[in-house]
Amino acid sequence: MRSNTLSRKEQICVKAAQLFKEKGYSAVTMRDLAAAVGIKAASLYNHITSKQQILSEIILDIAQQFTDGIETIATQETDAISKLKAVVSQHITLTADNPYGMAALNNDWMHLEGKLEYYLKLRSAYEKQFKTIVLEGQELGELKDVNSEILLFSILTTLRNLYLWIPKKADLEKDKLIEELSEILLQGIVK
Amino acid sequence: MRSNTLSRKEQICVKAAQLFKEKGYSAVTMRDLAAAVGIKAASLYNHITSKQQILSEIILDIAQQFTDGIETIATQETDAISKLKAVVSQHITLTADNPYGMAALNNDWMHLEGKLEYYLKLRSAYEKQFKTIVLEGQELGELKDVNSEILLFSILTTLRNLYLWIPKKADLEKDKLIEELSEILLQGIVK
DNA sequence: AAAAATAACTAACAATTGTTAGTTTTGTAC
DNA sequence: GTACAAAACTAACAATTGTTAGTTATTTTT
Repeated sequence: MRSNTLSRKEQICVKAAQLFKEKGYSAVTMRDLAAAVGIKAASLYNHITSKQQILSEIILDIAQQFTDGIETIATQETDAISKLKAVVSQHITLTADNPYGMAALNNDWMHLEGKLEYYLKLRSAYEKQFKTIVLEGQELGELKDVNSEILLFSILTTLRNLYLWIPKKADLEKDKLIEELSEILLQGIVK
Repeated sequence: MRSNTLSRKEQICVKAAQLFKEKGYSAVTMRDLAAAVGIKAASLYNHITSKQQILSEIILDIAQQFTDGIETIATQETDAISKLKAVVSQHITLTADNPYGMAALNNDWMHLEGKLEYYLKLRSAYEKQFKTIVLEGQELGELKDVNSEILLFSILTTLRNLYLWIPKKADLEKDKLIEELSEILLQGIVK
């Protein structure tokens, strides 16, 4: 019995992410977290080294996945529209896997302290790749020549906030969502 | 000299909103806020009654404006597309007026405590009006028959997060932004 | 200029914070 | 069943929290 089951540390991080989503990092105390796990606050420190570390692990793990993922997508040899669909797909997949972590990524990154700089580097790298995909699509005439900053903001914001929406869908049909959301973001909603 | 200038209480609330945006409500201490205003923590209480109250005033003021505004838009006799443009316009206007307050509205509403229930009522009312506009637009064939939940989520999320983007634009041409963002949200980005 | 009101201050409070030290319980290996 | 490690516990710490009381300084009104 290796690990079909989560280690205690992983259990703690998962619960922490859930609590962070509800109230934000700063408002969650170690006693809150301990109670949610079913132990006393001091016992947490048999498994983790600090509250900070929990946050860092939650956020950097996901941020790394996103940055790695878009790197792969960006270097593929397809049109911009296919790449954008792949980005939508990645967001939906990673968010469905870990909606609570996504919440922390979105709302609590400013409390990273020691790891803040590294996080910002990952985020910049991600946004740069995203931007490149869009600009290439515009140059090749696949995408409309609208203000690229606004375009980027609009799509990226929707994708980054999927964590608010996806958990509400109990019976999530992922492939269908990818298609429908891509359609709305790319083709618009006016008939 | 009535009030071209802000009252001390208003100054405090404005500074509070700025700090809340940077670190979130829970991470901002009364001593932080006092220092930002240039006085001691205890002196704040000559002007406000509690930290809670500051948050409530910031959030409920804006929430009320949004709910009132969409009520007006929804009862106008025009097509759905014009109404949606009006909603975009309202979001851009209110966000440009008060980006820090919008941040608190988005991120710190869960700390409202006593006023939470009232806030949730305002938010529900807002979303209901928004939904009605979209559904009517679909019924009349003005809007595509895409999944309305996804459509609502996508547009509303973009609009709600404008506070992250608008302050970066020093020379904001509001009318232009309204046009360009409406175009992207309504017509899509694919040529 | 005196009086009154406003707004700042210092000092302190009780509660809560993340974390540590030291101890006891629990589970596993021999 | 004894030994060892893992993981829980109790108790406490120093720092920080929102807030109050009481006092002094500043501004406004008379």
